[in-house]
Amino acid sequence: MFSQASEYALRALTELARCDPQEWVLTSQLAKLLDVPVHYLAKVLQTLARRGILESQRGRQGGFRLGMSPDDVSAYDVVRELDDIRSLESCIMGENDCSDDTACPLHALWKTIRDEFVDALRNTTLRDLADFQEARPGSGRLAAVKSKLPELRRPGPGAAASG
Amino acid sequence: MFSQASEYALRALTELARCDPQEWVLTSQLAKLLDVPVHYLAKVLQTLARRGILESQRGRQGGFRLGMSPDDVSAYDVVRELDDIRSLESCIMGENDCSDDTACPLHALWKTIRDEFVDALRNTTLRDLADFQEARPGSGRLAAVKSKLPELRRPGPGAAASG
DNA sequence: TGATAATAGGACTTGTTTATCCATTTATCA
DNA sequence: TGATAAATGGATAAACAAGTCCTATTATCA
Repeated sequence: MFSQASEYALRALTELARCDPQEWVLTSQLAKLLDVPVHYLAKVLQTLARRGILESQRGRQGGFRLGMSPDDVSAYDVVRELDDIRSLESCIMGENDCSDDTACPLHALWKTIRDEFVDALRNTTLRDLADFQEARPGSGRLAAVKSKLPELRRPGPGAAASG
Repeated sequence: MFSQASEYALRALTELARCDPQEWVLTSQLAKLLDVPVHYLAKVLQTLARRGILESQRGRQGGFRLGMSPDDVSAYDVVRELDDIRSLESCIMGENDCSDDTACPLHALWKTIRDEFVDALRNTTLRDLADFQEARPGSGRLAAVKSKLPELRRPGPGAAASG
């Protein structure tokens, strides 16, 4: 249904919506948690950062975090940035002149389904996705990934303990 | 939504369901009517012929015609031959372990929409598509294409008039 | 100030879909 | 029997998505 890019984006943003909104999260941590190609995920995150859905910080202590409130970003907003979502609007039989007026044989059916789908995506926020994931048994967490990657763990400012 | 191949197939089969089931129709006639690439359409039709949805006849007076009753072929049957329709069954967020038991945040939504869509495709026959198209104002007909392509027009056996 | 760790961005590879072209096979017609 | 018209099948190209790799840029830390 969605492109790989959109799938990765939805999953990454869901995880970012689950953790401290101030915290910078590494691409490598997200890739590890989601089990997706790290370089490709990086491209996706960069695109989302250009669009304002994410903020990015270069250099040491850098990473990505949400650029907007998870209540203000819908699943539709995410997919729209990465997929040509207007293709959902076009004729499912590929006709050139298919509209409500001159409908192809599948137009009414497709319009019903598609509108239902798009409405649901518009009404589902990153907060919704994060809350669902939070309540899901056995769902991994970024914190767990970090504790399993000691070479990536960094003491926060003021934390002097070093094991 | 569907691949180009499926779109071409649905449209071509709809037209074939509108005309004499005994008549052999040329790829070039269908391509002209649908305004699609003739060679690519030919590949699609050949695939459908291998699957039994179409019959084909080589040589002069050859062409394609339905291999089954238009009442017995659903839109789902057509798309299944050309697209990997199982991708509709897989997780919309791309998760590996997403099922009714361990559902991703969009699972319930997607399952509802997808089932509704697939059921509708299963319950829509080529006859339905053809009937709709038949009642549609301004929908082209294969007969019209043939009369506009005199070089393709062939007298039927016993038809001697050539005026 | 230099080393390090991170994002940013471009070039490249790989695989699939879409599309084109050509030669082959097959059936009909004169 | 030969010419013609059609599907068949293979090779190839173009466009796109997915993924990899390398370098540049930027921020932090010692």
